[in-house]
Amino acid sequence: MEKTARLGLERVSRPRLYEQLVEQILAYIESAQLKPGDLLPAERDLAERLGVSRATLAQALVALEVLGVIDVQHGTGAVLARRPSVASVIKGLREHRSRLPEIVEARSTLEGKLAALAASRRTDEDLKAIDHALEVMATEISDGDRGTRGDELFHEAITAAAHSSVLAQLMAFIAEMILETRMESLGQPGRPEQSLASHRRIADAIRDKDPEAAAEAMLAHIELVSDVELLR
Amino acid sequence: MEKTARLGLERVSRPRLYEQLVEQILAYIESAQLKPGDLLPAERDLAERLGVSRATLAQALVALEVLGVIDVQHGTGAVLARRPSVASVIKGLREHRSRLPEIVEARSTLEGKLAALAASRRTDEDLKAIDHALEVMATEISDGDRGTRGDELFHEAITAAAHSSVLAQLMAFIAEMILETRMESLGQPGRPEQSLASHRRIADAIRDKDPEAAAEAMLAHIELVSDVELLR
DNA sequence: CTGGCTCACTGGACTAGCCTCTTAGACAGT
DNA sequence: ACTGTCTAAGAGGCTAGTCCAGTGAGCCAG
Repeated sequence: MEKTARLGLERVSRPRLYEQLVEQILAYIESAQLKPGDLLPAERDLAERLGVSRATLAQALVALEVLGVIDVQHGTGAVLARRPSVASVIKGLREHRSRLPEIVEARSTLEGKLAALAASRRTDEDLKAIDHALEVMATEISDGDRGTRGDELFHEAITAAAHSSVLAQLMAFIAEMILETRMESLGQPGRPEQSLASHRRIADAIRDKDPEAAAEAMLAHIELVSDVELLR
Repeated sequence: MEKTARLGLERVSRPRLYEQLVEQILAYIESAQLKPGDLLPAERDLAERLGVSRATLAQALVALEVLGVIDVQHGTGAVLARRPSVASVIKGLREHRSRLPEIVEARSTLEGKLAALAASRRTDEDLKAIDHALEVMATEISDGDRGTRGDELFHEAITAAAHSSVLAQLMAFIAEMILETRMESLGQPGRPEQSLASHRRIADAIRDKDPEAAAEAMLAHIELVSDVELLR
C-alpha cells in the first residue's frame, strides 16, 4: 500500500455487481415509498427485474442486511428495518460523500471526549504508548518526514487509553470515512513541528490526569490541523 | 413488530450460514496471526475447508467487505484491510456486547454535541418537528403510555436539526448497538413526566438558540434517564 | 367455531460451469 | 544480459438449475 499511496495512486477497485444492486435497491425503496416493515419483492422476482442471478442478488441482500437496511426472514421475505433513517443516511453519505467540515466536527467531538477520558483512565502502559508515539513522530520529523506514522500512533494510543470500545469503534468509523472520501490528508499534520508541539500539550495533560485540559488541547490541535488543511 | 416487541418477544432469526462463516473467518484471521495486506486462502480452498459452497462463502466475504475487514480483489484474492483494528473491535463488541456505561458515555458525548449544534443551526421547520415530538409524547403520557414514540421522535428531530450527516450516522450506529444488545429500554424514559420536563428544557434552549444551555440540558437528561435504568 | 392439514410461495444452500482478471514465468528479440 | 511479449495457471465474478426448509393462507373435517 505504502508505495502506491505515496504516489497518489490507488488500485482501481472494479465495480462489483452487488454494489450496484445495493444502490438500485436503495433507490427502489425510496421511489416506491416503502416504509419500515414493508416487504421487498421476492428474490426470484427481484433478480429477474434487475437482470441478475439469485446468487448475486443474495450478496446484495447480505450487504443491505449488514448495513442494517433490511432484515431477511426465511419463508417471509426481506423486510425493511424499523430504522429507515439508516438507509437514507447511508444514501446521503454515498451521494455527497460527507463534506470535510462535518467530518472535522465529528472528529473533534469524539477525540475531545477521548482525550478527556484518557486523562482520567490512562494506565502507565497507556502513557508509555503515547510517549512512544511522540518519539516516533519526533524521529520522523527530524528525518525530514512529515511524521504521519507517529501522528497515527498518537491518536491510536489516546483512543486506546480512553478505554471505551464503543467510542473507539465510532472513531474507526470516522477513520474509514476519511479514507473513503480520499481525504487521507485530514489525518495528517500540517506543519509537522507545530503539530508535534500540540501533541505534547495533549500528552502532558493526560500525564497530569487533567481531563479538561486534555480535551481543550485536543480541540485546539484538531482546529490547527484542520485549518491548515482547509487552506489548500 | 409492535406487538411482539411489547411482549418482549422477538422473532428468533434463524442463524444464517454466512454469519457463522464470518465468525469463523474472523477467528481464523486472529489465530493465523494475519496482518493487514495478507491474503485469505483462495475461495475454492476456503469453501472446501469450511465445508460450504463458494456461493455461500461469497456472501460471507461480502459481509466482511461491508464490515471493512477485507478488500476482495478480482484475480488476486481477499486481502485484509489496512485497519485490523476494525476487525478486532467488531469481534470485541460481539463478545462482550458493549456494556451499558460505555454506550451511555458515547451517547451523551454525541447527543450533547448534537443538541448544541441544533441550537445554533435549527430552522423553523426543525423547531416545529421538535415541538411536534413533545406534543406526541405529552399525549402518549396522558393516555397512560410511557411516551416512547414521542421520545424517539424527539431525539430524531434533534439529530435532524443539527444538520450533520456524519454525526447523524454515528448516532444511527449507536442506536443499532442499543437494539443489538437488547437494551432497548435505554432509549426510553424512566419516569415519563420527568423525562418530558427535561425534554422541554432542551427544546427551550434550542428555541433560544443557546448551544451551551442545550448541551447542558441534554447531558442532564441523559444522566437522569440512564440513572433510572441502571437501578433496575 | 376450532383444529389440523395442505400447498403455494418465500428464502437457504449447493453444484457445475464459464467468464474475466492478475500474475509469474517462459521465450523470444535487442 | 536486458527487456518486452506471450501464455497459462489460478484467482474471483456471475449464472443457471436444483433441491431443501420455513411460513402462512385457506380448506375441510370434527
